[in-house]
Amino acid sequence: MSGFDEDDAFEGALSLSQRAMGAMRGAAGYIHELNPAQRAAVETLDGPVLMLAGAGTGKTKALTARIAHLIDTGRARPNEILAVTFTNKAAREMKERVSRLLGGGIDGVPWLGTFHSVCVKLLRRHAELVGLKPNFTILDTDDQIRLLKQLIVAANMDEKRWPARQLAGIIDGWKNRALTPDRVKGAETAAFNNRGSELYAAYQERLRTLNAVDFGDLLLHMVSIFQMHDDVLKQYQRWFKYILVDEYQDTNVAQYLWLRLLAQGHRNICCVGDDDQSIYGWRGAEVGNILRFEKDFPGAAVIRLEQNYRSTEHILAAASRLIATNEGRLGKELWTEAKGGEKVRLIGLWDGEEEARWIGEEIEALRRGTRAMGPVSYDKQAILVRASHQMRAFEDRFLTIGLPYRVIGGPRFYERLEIRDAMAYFRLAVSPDDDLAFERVVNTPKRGLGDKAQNTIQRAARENGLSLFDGARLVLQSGGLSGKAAGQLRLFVENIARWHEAVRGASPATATSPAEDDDALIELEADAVPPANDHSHIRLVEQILEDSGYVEMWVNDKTPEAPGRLENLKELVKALEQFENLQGFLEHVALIMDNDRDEGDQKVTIMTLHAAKGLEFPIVFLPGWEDGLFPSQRSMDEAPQKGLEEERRLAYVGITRAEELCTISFAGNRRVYGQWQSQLPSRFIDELPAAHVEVLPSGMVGGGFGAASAYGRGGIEERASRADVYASPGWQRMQSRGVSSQPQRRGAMIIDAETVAFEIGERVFHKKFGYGEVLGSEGDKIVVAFDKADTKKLLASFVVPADEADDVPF
DNA sequence: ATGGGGACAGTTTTT
DNA sequence: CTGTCCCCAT
Repeated sequence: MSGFDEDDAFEGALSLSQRAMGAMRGAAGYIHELNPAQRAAVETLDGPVLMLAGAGTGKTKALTARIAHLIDTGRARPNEILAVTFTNKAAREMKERVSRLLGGGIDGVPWLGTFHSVCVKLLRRHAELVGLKPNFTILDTDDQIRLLKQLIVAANMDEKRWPARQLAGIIDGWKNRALTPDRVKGAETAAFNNRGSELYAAYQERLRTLNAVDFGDLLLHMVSIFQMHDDVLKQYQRWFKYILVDEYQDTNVAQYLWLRLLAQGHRNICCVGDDDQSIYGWRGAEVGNILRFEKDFPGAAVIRLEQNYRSTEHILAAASRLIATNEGRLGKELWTEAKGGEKVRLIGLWDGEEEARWIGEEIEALRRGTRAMGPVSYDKQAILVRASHQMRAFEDRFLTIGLPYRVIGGPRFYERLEIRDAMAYFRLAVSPDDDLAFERVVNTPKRGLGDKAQNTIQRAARENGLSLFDGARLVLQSGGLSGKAAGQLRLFVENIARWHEAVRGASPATATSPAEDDDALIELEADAVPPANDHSHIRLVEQILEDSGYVEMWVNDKTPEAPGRLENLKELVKALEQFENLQGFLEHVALIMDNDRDEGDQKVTIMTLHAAKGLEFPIVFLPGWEDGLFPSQRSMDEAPQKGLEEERRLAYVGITRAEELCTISFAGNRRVYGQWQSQLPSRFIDELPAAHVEVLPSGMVGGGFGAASAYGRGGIEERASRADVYASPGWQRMQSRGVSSQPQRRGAMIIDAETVAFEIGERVFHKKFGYGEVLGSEGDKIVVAFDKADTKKLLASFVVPADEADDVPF
């Protein structure tokens, strides 16, 4: 069962008092709060519009004002407006803001939700057109992989050599591109040992029998329906007078097709996005969609939102200069009225631990208020990393020094083992025939129903065309199991039957009733008002968790996670209070998946750059700017040009999260999979404008200044930067050690390399690798053959002459 | 049926 | 150096 927000009702957002206020305020008060570009984006109502909205330019403000304006001017009734987002969070925010603007009193509710939630709603009405029943269940990745594994085994393939995970990736890729099994053509049929498309077809068939879909299917099925049933398509084309799309740069082919089909009616489609913030190419997003917009929708108005209200001029200049290196941009430059502020800071540290230590100290210093901006609390500071494994060094360090932090990311609430188990029990209570749920918990907690017993049940079910639940009953009747196992199974089956009765008793025949009349699109309203809540389902759920022995299992578990899991189960039950019945809850799991729970706590945020998109913090730290880590080696290997550009956009996203102060850092050494590796500073560092960057002295042993001083660029900027570098303590230290300065070329950029004057054959010492011999040099790097490690290329500033090894204090 | 140990891989993540 | 998955011994 998936956990996303199927319900995107606009419920309860509008009250009558708000309505009165709205009337008094006058129809379009909010319009006057917009800048000229935003205003154009709001008032250009007819035809296709592309709103190119840079980071921090008030995109949501414009988008929500546009919706309000459409309604206020009577261009469309609320429910004739379709607005799609990618995340529930974005959808929620838009709903809140639109209702605030309108102040209530509107007739109906816009279709505002994620691509997936809107598609669920539509697909439930037309499920039979793709061979499904309207009450289909939505599987998440876990279920998906378990199914695929079964199919791979059934196809006599070695599931080790051909992992289900990989097949899932391939199939997702196809679905992202709106390819049904019969449309997978050419070289792609060779995927997965030549069996890819065959397994894909089998998988789709299996989903159909289970009356289930995966996430990709939600869009894929809707696209298929629109393509094959013109009458259905025409209805929606007529119905949705205005379409709005958020984060258009993140759409994949299926979403693009879906939108294009729907927009062909009134042609009033407004797409909002930023090609410079397209960072999800690896999961099917096509930057091409936004780049091609004007071709796809001829006569489109393109409106650029470039005035930034978030960051200082230095931060914007750094971000702008960096992203300018990318080719194939629509072009856009952020500017701000705000002047002054601190430059982007750059520092090189010895290794990952040192980096964590330094950042920890900076955070404390900022909190104490040593800078001009005054004290900055923890919750205003964030560390944004490229890969989640980087978080560990910070967690370790912060735990030691007692610095409060919070990690965003990690497994979501609904993805946790105990929540999924509990959900499987609830699913069985609602529909005992849910085979995937049955399979999941038949032996959780351990009931002595292992492979053997489960195979017996499987066989009985398959041979008689029954669900596992009915198969189990059959096995019990025919005495196909030994005494102990039979007893346990009987208990399990009887429990399910009893829970099911209770569910049916509690909510008589109110099972999801999506089958409305397709011809009456007037009925195309958002969701109905829920009936009164008698909380009987809460007791039932508690009963289920008790009867099944599931709670007991965790109570008896002595592992350190157990208490947390029990805590989560309690939270799950608590979340149920907001729903009138179990079915409703199962459809709404997503509401509790928000993991920004303890927001408001005074904690430093640690998260990935991807997770940070759309957020902002006064203070931002960007650690790990090292080639191979960021930009990540893998992206560059997979698609050198494309991959590097996406990484650069990620860097752009990172810098533009900062309001006041942005600090970039890199380490010269890093432990990768237990091996010490020497790191080179990220090439992105060379792409920053020196005039807007302050190079901090690192205080590293041996200067350790690396590319921090090997940094700058041509023209006036260059001189300014070099002067800073010369004056810095790190530089002076190196001078005294016999370091020479020679500008070097790297690509098109001039680098003020401080080429360390080591000679070929000279003995040197490195903190992690020990002694070695210099084989050659290349710009600011040297090649060293270490006695006790491999030959490595590293920054000259990370080694010292062998006879100075004693001076290195560690 | 179950848990311990060996083999193995190892970005980014929403729905 | 982790964490995960699977196999095999109990």
